[in-house]
Amino acid sequence: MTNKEIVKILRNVAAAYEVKEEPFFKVAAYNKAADAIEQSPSDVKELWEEKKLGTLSGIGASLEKYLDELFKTGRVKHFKEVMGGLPKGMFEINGIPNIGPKTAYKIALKLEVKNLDDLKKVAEKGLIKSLEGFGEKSEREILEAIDQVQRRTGRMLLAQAYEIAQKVLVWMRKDKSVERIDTLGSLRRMVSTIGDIDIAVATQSPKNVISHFTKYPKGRKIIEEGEKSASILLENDIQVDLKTDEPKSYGDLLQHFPGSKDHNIHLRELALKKGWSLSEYGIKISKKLNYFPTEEEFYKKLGMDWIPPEIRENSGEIEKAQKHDLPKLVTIENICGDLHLHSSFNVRTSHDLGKNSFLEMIQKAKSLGYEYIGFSNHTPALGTHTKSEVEAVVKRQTKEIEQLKSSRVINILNGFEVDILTDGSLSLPNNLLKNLDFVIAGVHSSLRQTKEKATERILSAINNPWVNIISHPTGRLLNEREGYELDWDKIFDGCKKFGKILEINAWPQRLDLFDVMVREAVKNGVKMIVSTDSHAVGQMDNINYGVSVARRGWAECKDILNTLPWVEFKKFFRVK
DNA sequence: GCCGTTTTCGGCCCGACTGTTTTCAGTCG
Repeated sequence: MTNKEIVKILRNVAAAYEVKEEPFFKVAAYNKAADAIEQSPSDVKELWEEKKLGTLSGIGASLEKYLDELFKTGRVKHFKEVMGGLPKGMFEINGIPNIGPKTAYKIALKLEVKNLDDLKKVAEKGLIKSLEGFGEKSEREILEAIDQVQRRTGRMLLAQAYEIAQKVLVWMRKDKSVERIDTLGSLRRMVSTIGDIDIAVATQSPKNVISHFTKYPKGRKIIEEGEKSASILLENDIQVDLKTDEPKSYGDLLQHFPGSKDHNIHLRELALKKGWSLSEYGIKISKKLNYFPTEEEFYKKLGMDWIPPEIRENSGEIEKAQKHDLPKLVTIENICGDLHLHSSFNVRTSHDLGKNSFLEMIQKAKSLGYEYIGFSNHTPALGTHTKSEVEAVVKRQTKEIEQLKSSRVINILNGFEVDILTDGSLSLPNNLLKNLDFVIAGVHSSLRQTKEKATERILSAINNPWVNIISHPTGRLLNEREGYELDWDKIFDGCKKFGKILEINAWPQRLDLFDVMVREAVKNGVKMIVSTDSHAVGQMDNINYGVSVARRGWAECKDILNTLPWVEFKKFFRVK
C-alpha cells in the first residue's frame, strides 16, 4: 500500500465526516493526517513495520489503530461504516477544483454520478445548473475544472524526485565498483516535474553495480535486470532506472539520456552534416565509434562548449555553444541571502504562520553562508484586527527585529508579505509600509480572475511606491492549478519603470516564476530574486530548486538580485 | 481526531471570496 493510497483513504473518510456534519476538528484531524503522510519522505507502511507510525505528527492513537488494521487486513471496519450510506461517486469527484465534499455529495446523489466521465456528461447536458444551489456559472466552471484535471500529469515534483534520487545515489556509492554516478533524464535538467528517476553509473563491473542496485532497501520490485541496465519499483510506485557504461564511454551515456529530445535531435542533425552519427554509445565517424569519458569532450568534438543540462531545450543554446558565448548561469554558491521567510512571530494572520523563530531562521541563514536575511510574515488578518491593532503588530515586529539587527549576527531586513487584494489594494496601509525595510506583495485569493483584471491587480501593486517584490507572480501550483493569465508586456514594463523585482519562488509546488517566464524577464531586463517562501528552517534548503529555475531561464548573476553582496544589495531597499 | 500540558481535558478554525442566494453555503488557502 503506497502513501498515495493511504492519503486517498483518509481524505475519503474526512469527506464522509464532513458530509455527515461531524465536528469540524475531526474532519481537520483526518485531513491533517493525510497532509502529514503526503509530505512524508518515508514510506508509511515501512514506518508501521518499524513501529514508528507515532513519529508522524498528526497520527495519534486512533489513527494508528486504524492504520494497523488497514495494513493487516487491507480494510478498516470503522472507515467503512463512516462512508456507508454515501454515494460512492462522491469520492471520485471530490477534490476536483471547486468541488468539495458537499458539492460532490449533492451531485453524486441527485444525478447518480459515479465518476469523472459521468460528471462531464451531466454537466454537458445542463443537468447541474438545474440543481438547487447551482447555476449557469458553476456548471461551466465544473466543466473547466474537469478539463484541468484531465490534463494533469502523473508526474512528481522535482523536489520529491531529487530527494529520492539523492538517497539512491547514497546507497549506490556504497558499492566500490561505482566510479562515477549522476542523475539522468529530466531530473538532470531539473525540470519542474519528473516522471521516472534515471541514474547513470560509470563502472568496469556492471554486474556488481546492478546486483547492488537491485538490493536497494526501499525497492519493492525488480522490473528489469539486464547486463548493463536495470529498473526497480520503489515502495511508493516510483520507478528508478539505472544505466551503466564503462568509464571510457561515460560521457556518451551522460550526454544522451538527459535530452531534451529536441536538443539531441538538433545535435544529431549537426553531426549528420559532417557524416557523423550520434548515439548513447558515442560518435560514429566513418564507421568507427569514438568514445568520450566526459560530456565536455563529447561537446568539444562537436565543436562547441559544454552546455549546462538545465538549458538543453533546443532554444538557442547550441548556437551559443558553437560561438563560445553561453550565458554564465547563476549557481547556488552565488546566492547571498533569502528574503521570503515566514517566522513564528506571534501574529494572527489570514495565512500560514512559520514554525521557527527569527533567531532560528537567522542561525540557519548563517549555516547556509548567507550575508543577509529578510523577514516577510503575512500581515495581520484584516477582519480580526482594528487599524490600531495592525499598527501595533507592525511596531512590535519592527522593534523585535531592530533588536536582532543590533546584535549584528547577520544583516537583516524587516518586511511583510502583503496580500494584493481583489481590487489591487494591499493588506497594509502605505503609512505602515513606508517604514518597513522592504515589502513583498503577492496574490493569495481570488485566483480565477480574467487576464485583464489579474494584470490590473498586479500592476496596482507594482505602482505602489513601497512595494519592492512581487511574490509567486503567476499563482500556479504544480499538478494542481494553472496560474492566472497575465499581460506580461505590461507587467515587465511596470517592473522596469518602477524598479520592481519579480520573485522566483522556490517552494517545490510553486517554482513561480517558471523557467520560460524567467527567460522572458531576462530578455526584458527585469530583475528577479530567488527566495524560498520558507515556513520552517528546513525549507530554506529549497533555494536549490529556485536556482535551477533561474538557470533554466538563462539567468545570470546580473539578473538575480540576491547574488549581490550586502553593500550593493541594500541599495535596492529602504535600509537605513 | 490530535496534541500538549499549567498532563487525561480543552483548544484547535478562520478569513476571504464566489455564486447563489436575498442571508448563506461551500471552497480555498
